[in-house]
Amino acid sequence: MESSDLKKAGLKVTVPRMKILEFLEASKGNHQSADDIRRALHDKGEDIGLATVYRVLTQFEMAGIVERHHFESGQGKRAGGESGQAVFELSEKGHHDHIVCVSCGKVEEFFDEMIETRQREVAAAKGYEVTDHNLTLYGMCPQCKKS
Amino acid sequence: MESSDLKKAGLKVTVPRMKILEFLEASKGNHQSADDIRRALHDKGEDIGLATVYRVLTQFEMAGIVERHHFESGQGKRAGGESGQAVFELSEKGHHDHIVCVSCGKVEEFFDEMIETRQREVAAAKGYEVTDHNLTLYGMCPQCKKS
DNA sequence: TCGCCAAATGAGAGTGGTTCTCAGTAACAT
DNA sequence: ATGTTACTGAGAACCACTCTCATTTGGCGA
Repeated sequence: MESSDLKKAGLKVTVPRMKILEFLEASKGNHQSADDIRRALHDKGEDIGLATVYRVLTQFEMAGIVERHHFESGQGKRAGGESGQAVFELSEKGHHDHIVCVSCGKVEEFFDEMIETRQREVAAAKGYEVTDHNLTLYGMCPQCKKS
Repeated sequence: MESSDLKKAGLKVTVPRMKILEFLEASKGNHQSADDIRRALHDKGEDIGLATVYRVLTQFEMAGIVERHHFESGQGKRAGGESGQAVFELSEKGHHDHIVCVSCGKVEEFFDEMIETRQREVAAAKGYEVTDHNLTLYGMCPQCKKS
């Protein structure tokens, strides 16, 4: 993931875009909100406007460079409606789904071919062709179960 | 779904709550946003504050009477981030997942035991116990495919 | 290498959905 | 009937996000 990827996407290689990309790269495995990114870069001396962060993330999403997810609020997921903020991750590792701990908010990834296949079958049975899907499991992670 | 269900949930039986319940009952099969509900009741001569609609829906959700969903904006689900408004449905028909048409926004429901089981297995393999999940498929419905 | 200029940025205002506040109102036990 | 308490409605507040617009910057052509 480098400047050539930006050019390929028809985007100018600018400082904000590179910094965001670098940060996402460095925090691989952890999903980051727009403000997480802005704050982290600010702490490194890079002051990038929040509007820019959002703009750039949307462009990256359209270019297939990042993925956006809306998890139900980390702590507790039970009623209250807050859809919270979107989080982003570099989308290089191919498709995967997520499992979120309802207690500590930790997010892990998984991929299961059987589920993927079955989804297409279920949709086909109704005459649909799946273009995308969103599967998120919520539960207690091993650490939180112990305490 | 009647007044006794409200009492059971520890909620007073009030006019707004009954009207909302009745409307949800009448529109079974179609997911409704808070404002859809307010507007529909207004057109029937029942002026219920939007704040009340939200409050009541959240209470119903906590009582297990309704379910809340956040589908990606009906038209076109591709990048742009708008998570849109939440929609609600009576949750009597037991658990089910959704398939949303990316073209016309129609929502259908489905349930597949194989997927449900597999989800629990995948989670268990990571040491999690699933308490909840969200599975939404996006695709073209048969009607939209034709045109 | 120098400028040009479309594209990108940042600050702040605006937006849309949802929740909060609070004074007035209504349900239900007594 | 009446008191207590929960509920309601209007509007303000809130939050995540997008838009606007004046200023800056990347990168191509001379």
